[in-house]
Amino acid sequence: MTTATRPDVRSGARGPDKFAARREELARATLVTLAELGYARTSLREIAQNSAFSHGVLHYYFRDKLDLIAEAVRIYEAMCVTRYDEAVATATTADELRREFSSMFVATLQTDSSLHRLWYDLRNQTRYEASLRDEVSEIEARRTDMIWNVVSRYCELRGAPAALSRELVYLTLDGIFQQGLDDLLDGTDPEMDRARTLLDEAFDSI
Amino acid sequence: MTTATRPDVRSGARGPDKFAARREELARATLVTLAELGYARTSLREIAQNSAFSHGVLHYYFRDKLDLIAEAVRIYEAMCVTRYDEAVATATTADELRREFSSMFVATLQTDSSLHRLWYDLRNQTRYEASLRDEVSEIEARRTDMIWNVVSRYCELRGAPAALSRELVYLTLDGIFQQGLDDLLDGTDPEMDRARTLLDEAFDSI
DNA sequence: GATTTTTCAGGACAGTCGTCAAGAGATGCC
DNA sequence: GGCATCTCTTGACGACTGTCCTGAAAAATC
Repeated sequence: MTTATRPDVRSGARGPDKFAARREELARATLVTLAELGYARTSLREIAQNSAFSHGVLHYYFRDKLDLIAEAVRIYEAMCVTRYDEAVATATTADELRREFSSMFVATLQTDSSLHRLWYDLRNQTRYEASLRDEVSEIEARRTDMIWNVVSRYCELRGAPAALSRELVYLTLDGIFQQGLDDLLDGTDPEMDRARTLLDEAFDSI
Repeated sequence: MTTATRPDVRSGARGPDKFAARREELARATLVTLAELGYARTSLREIAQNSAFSHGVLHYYFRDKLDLIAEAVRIYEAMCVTRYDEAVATATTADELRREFSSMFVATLQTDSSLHRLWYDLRNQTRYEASLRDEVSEIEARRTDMIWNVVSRYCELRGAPAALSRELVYLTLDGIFQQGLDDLLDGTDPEMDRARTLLDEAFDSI
């Protein structure tokens, strides 16, 4: 559905998916540009400059701009939702899980802040345009799962059931995440002390 | 600082502030347009169409587009932060305050959803551009105060201190607000049942 | 090696944007 | 009435956008 009209379906010789590979390459360049500039300021020419090609080629591999961006969002989705799985699997005590989660929480905020900024930008975008609504709410559902995995395992290790619902937990941690991102972006609190404190408080109340 | 270069300072004849009045009129038209279209899609010509004037006049009253938008944001700020004051003042029991707050919470979400959408859009905007950062964080501080006023009064009436910090309370309620807005905008849950449930849960955990 | 097909570059297009300038009305003052 | 100032409209400008088209380069096929 979302692929550009492939020049020839049989694809003849080797590499049935050279086409698909280049599509992904361009979608990755798109994701980089989106993270840097945000949705509204990302143009096709700018995307092309973050790739090895010229702007005209984008319409050879993608139907239109939205098709391209949707593909980039799919790549983002695949990247972003398995972050804490290992910590959940390996931690043996509640405190250990909590400490590991917190430090990864802060670390990804610092390392991939542009990407997380993009996430909130995209979610904001869907409030004005329905185009990416499905992709975005799919990602939100996965994020909720991801957080709940951590928290429910934390409660299991602790031996006490969670005091808060799955949705409220996600909402709260996401709020801390968002505010931590803001503190980072405007230079306040580059060490994320506030986010750490809030995170501790949130865990205590769970 | 932010006013356009006034044609004549002494202003000669009557009405020392006909100029200021028209500025506000245009800023209000800007706010309407922003709420409708969002920051990225709001153009000067569109703003002018939501007013009684043509697009050229905007540069007569405002230095540039940003000056105009900043003025609109100031109007928004003045509107948006006294919403629950009356409920705080008149409520005599904790349950009454809680009920009043919840119903106002839901009501403003339904009535002014475009305006609240704009707020999140603006906050998102400051993650890419520093221009409105001061105005936005001023508003965020006021929102935090507004929420804390309610919650601390609620705890006072209840006779027990708050279990959560001022910041975490704001973060959580704002998250519920945001998710309620999303439910409203994409047609899920137009009655805000989910938001009501989350709000109850949040109050219980305070 | 010749021919066909795939891949890519670059320019042209129609549209939109913020900004500015020239001038027409409107309004006040003498 | 005549003049000066304020207010507003209109049109133009350069820059930028997504899309499309033409043709060249590259690759695959025979």
